[in-house]
Amino acid sequence: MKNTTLKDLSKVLNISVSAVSKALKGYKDISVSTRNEVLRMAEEMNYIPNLNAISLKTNQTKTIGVIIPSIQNQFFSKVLTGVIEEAEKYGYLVITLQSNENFELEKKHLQLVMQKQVDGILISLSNQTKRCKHIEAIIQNEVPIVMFDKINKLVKCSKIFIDDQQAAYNAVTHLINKGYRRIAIFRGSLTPQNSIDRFLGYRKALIENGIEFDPSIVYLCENNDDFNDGFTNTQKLLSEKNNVDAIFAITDLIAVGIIECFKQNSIKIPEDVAVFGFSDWFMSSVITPTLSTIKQPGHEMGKKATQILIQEIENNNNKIPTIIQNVVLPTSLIIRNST
Amino acid sequence: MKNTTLKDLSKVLNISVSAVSKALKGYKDISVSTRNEVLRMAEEMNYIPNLNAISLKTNQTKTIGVIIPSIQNQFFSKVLTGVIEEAEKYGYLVITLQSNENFELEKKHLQLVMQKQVDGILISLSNQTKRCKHIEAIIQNEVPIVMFDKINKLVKCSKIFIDDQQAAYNAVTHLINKGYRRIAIFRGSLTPQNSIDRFLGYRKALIENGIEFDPSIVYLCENNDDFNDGFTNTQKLLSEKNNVDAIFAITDLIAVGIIECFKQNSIKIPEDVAVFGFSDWFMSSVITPTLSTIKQPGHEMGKKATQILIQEIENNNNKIPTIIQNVVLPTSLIIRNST
DNA sequence: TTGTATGCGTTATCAA
DNA sequence: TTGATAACGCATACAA
Repeated sequence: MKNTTLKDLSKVLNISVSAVSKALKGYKDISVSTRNEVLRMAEEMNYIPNLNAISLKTNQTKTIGVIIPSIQNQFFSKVLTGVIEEAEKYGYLVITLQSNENFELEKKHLQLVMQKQVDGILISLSNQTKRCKHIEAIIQNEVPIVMFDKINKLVKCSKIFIDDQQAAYNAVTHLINKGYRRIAIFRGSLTPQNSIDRFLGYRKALIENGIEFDPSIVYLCENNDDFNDGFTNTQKLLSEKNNVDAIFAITDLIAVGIIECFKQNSIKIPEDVAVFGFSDWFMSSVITPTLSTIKQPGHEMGKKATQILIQEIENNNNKIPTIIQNVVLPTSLIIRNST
Repeated sequence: MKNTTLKDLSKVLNISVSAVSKALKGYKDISVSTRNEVLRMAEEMNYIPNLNAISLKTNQTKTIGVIIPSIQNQFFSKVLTGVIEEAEKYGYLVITLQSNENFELEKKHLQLVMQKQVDGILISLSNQTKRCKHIEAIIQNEVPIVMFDKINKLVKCSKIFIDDQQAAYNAVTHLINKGYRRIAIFRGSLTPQNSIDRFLGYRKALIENGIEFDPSIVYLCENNDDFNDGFTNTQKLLSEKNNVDAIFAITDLIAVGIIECFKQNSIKIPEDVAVFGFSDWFMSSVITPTLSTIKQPGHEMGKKATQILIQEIENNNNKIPTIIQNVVLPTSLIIRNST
């Protein structure tokens, strides 16, 4: 059964297509009687406007593309929920694609949504992404794009993120205040801005508190498999007998890997070693010991990013110039039993 | 900067639009020389075909709509990942919407993706969904739709799911074999098929093992907030002093709520009470005690559902009739320390 | 081998 | 108040 079209309605009602169109859209230059007739018949024949045709005509798809590293990451799934819900309020639908932390995939998926003529794009960069020519090409094309969470500071577009450096600083300061002195960091890859910032916040907190920064207790987690990265790096740490009394992990999942390894080695948390996470995944509130961490507003970030993006889209439509925004969302310390 | 169109190319190259179109699509009835010219110029002018126009023309959007109860549910986020990845292989993009376990939202979102002219739909029903007229309307419209996980047996469309009754039966049988006799069930709402089936499996296992089914130790979790449902129902259970020695929970999250409540009441698992979950979320492998559960193939389910859907779409296109399929995916018991 | 004409479903301009 | 017509970008049957 094919969909009912304006033409179908016009035939049945024996009036012109344009009259039908106008009636449906509530134009005032159509008589009330015909309008009612049209409305009734549209209802009866279950008329559904073809959004593709409208898109072609209006040059707007009412669709936005979202590219994130991984849907299964709890933080990003929160963001995505925020995006989808907010977009719908404004009549936009969302096409989602993952980069899997892979630069080539990110580029390819950007192409795909561009082909689809999305009105705007939301992106959180992959760990591999160093240069952003692919993003700049989009901007040049005048398609609004908003970066969130994993951003690149050099790109000229709106961004929404947290103050990673400050958050890490707060976390490590908390550890220091609790009396921990030999604090290791389990950091992420060298490329992403938030990985860098969290590291800088860590180091700053040490230095400001008169604790020497020791590169030998910096552990790199860069296999995109946080739990195992945390676990195996903890084995390494244990074998190195370096007297670490606390660990600041750059994600909750790494922290959970750490905790698991300590458990298996009968090392007490926080008595022997404290562990601090980052992101506040649900899991962290129910493992033993419960994990101290940084609360990061995922849903809020998705919502806000979408608002900004849609604002830019509508600005574009109305030919009013857009001002680039940088929005920094607040985080908070969640102190639990692991520190 | 507007996108380059075929017309733009045809002007620059001084040949007809249709020649350009054919050249780009590699039709053999175009000379190699002009084809190369066209290709070169398309590259140079960064030509991106307008998928909307193609959709309008071909009556195919190469888009599928997915409606799930919640993206943040780890099981569904796995399914969604499978769907998106598989769809891309066949050149399809995915629009995702949530029902939030709400029937009205489910209906509305179904409408939205239909308007968008998606080529097919993947859906997992909300807890509230009793009757499926909204689904049947889609089928009548000849838009392929495949149901997965939370299905309705009466609807005439392909379905992919697990044998919930058998899985629950296996879980409870395991408990019985371990010596537990007074086994409570924390079940989900009365409506969803998988909730019903898991309950039936539970009861069957009891009866087959000569254990009387006792409705007084059936606890209903229907607030769509599994963790708290588990937690508060456990408080209720404790107050009832009913000598329960094991609990079969219908989801891992409920089980985690149960465990949390027992912990707070210093009740030992599995010594005092055993707890069994369902779904094998990652969390379950790291909490204390680790949770015995049923492994449910989310990624696989998304992948398979997408394959079936796309198959049906292509069948439709080629006017070859589609046979409705029912695919049952295997599950397995994961035995850990909570039983 | 190439070009012309038509139509997909809708909107918008201009006449009637 | 209504209708005819063109246009959006593309694909295709058919003519040249």
